[in-house]
Amino acid sequence: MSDPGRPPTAFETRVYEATRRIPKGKVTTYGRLGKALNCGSSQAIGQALRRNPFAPEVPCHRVVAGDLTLGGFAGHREGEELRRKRRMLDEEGVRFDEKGRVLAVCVHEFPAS
DNA sequence: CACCTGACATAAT
DNA sequence: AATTATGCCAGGT
Repeated sequence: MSDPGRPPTAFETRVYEATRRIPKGKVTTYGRLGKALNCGSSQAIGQALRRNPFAPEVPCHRVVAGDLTLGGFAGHREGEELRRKRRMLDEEGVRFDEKGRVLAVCVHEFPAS
């Protein structure tokens, strides 16, 4: 595997906490997460989610790209894994358009806190 | 619609 | 301790 004992850093924990707060049937974008974490970089968010040590605790599949595209999944930007992500969201109530984009109404915005 | 640049954190060297 | 390379991106040209 990639890395065994990887101690989650404070930043990663922050991302996991925020992602965990996403209600079922809704999705969030990396950009919004970055704003919620006061981080101007969304890539760092993806980095943290990619290292997601928690499986269903942190629903990384509920996080989509800024243009409401699925983005990537487990290091794959396309393929079965990504297809699975779309199905998971569909099962949770999230709908997509023909372009494979998440409906904006399913996007959850973070609180001001 | 395609390409390049920008901003931030982690792991590796 | 510092630098280099990479990453489930965003935004602008």
